[in-house]
Amino acid sequence: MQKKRKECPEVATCSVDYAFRRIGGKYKGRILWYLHEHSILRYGELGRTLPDITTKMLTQTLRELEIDNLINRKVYHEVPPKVEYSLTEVGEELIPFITHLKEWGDKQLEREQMKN
Amino acid sequence: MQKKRKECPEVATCSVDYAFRRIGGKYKGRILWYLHEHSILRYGELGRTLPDITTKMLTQTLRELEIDNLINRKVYHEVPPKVEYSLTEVGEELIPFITHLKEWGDKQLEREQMKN
DNA sequence: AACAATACATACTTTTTAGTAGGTATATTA
DNA sequence: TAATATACCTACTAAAAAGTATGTATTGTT
Repeated sequence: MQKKRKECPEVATCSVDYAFRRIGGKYKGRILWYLHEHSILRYGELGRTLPDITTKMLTQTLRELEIDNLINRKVYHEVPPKVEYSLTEVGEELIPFITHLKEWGDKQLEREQMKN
Repeated sequence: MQKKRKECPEVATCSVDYAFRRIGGKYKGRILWYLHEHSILRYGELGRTLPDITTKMLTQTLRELEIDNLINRKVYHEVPPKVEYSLTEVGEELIPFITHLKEWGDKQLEREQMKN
């Protein structure tokens, strides 16, 4: 007998779920963190900071973060183009949480080191 | 011209990435949160607490959390079977972070309410 | 006139994650 | 003896996320 799925609607009623949907992507946490560390980063700088990301995923992820109002996108109409990214206020509010998560991760990584 | 991907290895060197990999699943955050709220939950109770999860995903997610040492699994050899889940110490350490995230989510949900 | 620099866009494929549908085991109770 | 309760398992499919490859635009520089 299989579980009924109650069609949990688009509108997440659970705030934990809500939050995870916005920051759960493969690169979102890191992007937010680096933007916090550097205040402002250009598109290309971000790409170099995440050496494993492709331009497609970088652009796509930045767009999603922008739509969710976590980052600002400032375009300079120059040639060659220049676009700066930074955290919004709402995005900044996530930093204490990412900080905590990062500390946890650091500690875990250390523990894993010790095993070897 | 496309970005080179530097084959970011299995071993995440970035602790933000490391952490997100262990709690990034669709249901992981909520499971950890509910286990924190109730201290101990049985398999079926967890299922009822997450009305949108299937038994397959519930089992699978619990196994992953167990492997990552975030939850304990205690089996009672009875019939019908009884299995209790609870947070490990390491899992507990994630709670302040989930709490923060939850508060952020609550605030955002409120803000979105106001728009309507 | 070709090239560099920068920030993308897009079609398509692959991989990963999640969902469906069905099944198992066993002591207890009706 | 058949139903009940609980905690799973497994093969298969579908959907979502990520990756590959290639292309565009513009202006200053060589």
